[in-house]
Amino acid sequence: MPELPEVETVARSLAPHVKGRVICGTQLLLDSTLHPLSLPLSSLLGRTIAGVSRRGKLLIINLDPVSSPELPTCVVVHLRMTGRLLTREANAKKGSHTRCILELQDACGQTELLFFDDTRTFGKILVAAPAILEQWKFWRDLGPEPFDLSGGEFLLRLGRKMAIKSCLLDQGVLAGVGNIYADESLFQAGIRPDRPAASLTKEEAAKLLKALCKVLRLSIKHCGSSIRDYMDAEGNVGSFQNKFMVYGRGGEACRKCGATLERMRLGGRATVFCPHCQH
DNA sequence: ACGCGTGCCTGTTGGC
DNA sequence: TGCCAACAGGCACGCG
Repeated sequence: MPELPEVETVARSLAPHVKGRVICGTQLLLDSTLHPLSLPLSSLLGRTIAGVSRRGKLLIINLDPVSSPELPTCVVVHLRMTGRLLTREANAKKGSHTRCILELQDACGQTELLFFDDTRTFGKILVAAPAILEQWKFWRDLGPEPFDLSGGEFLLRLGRKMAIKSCLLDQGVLAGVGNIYADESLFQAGIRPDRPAASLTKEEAAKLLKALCKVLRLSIKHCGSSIRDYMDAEGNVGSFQNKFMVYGRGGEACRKCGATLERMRLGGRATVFCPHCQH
């Protein structure tokens, strides 16, 4: 389940493989993979990749600038649950879950492939120009990056009746947090996931934001969490799953106090917390 | 406007 | 052992 640290890891591992390359071929193997607002994949032909960045859980392949505002400026990829971006040799065969392929040529004429594989087909690719991004509600409403957020602004954004965990998962509140890092950051901050968001004091909100940023940075350092499907653009897995304090550990002993970790469903999501450490 | 429930999708898991 | 329901979960959507 790629969240902010996993997408950041994919972006970093992908950049050296695609930067400066020209898109010389495209294949769409599953129509629904292309976002409804997307320009056709063929509009990428001949365009050079400037670099790779990230916004929340979105991976962004940036293109070299051109004069016409109608032409795409970037390719936005949402991996959702099982999406993968993988660099492959020119003669690599597509797999049964390959949904899209970009053929990339370097200055020497050498070709490399970029595969978008996605078992459960929830992932999306959006070939976008600025006007298209403005039309895209999800993009417009996307909250700030956790690392750019001040304590005051965070507290303001938590002024809701909903559970604090549901609030953290809301991409309009802040961008990039999914089920893993919501549970982990709430544990680190000692806050129960079912507390109404608006019930957090200024001090608790500050503690939670600090814990969240710390957990996200630590996970990036460990190249993300690989539960089942996640790997980076070179096929490497992350190791942060070995550091989980609560996620996926319901019924097991708390690593801090030894109490039995509790499971609950919150907004339809599996949630694990320590009834002793979190209040 | 907000908050909640449901559908999407397929591979894996666990209970009977 | 084999079958099948439950589960994984981010987001769009519809409802109250």
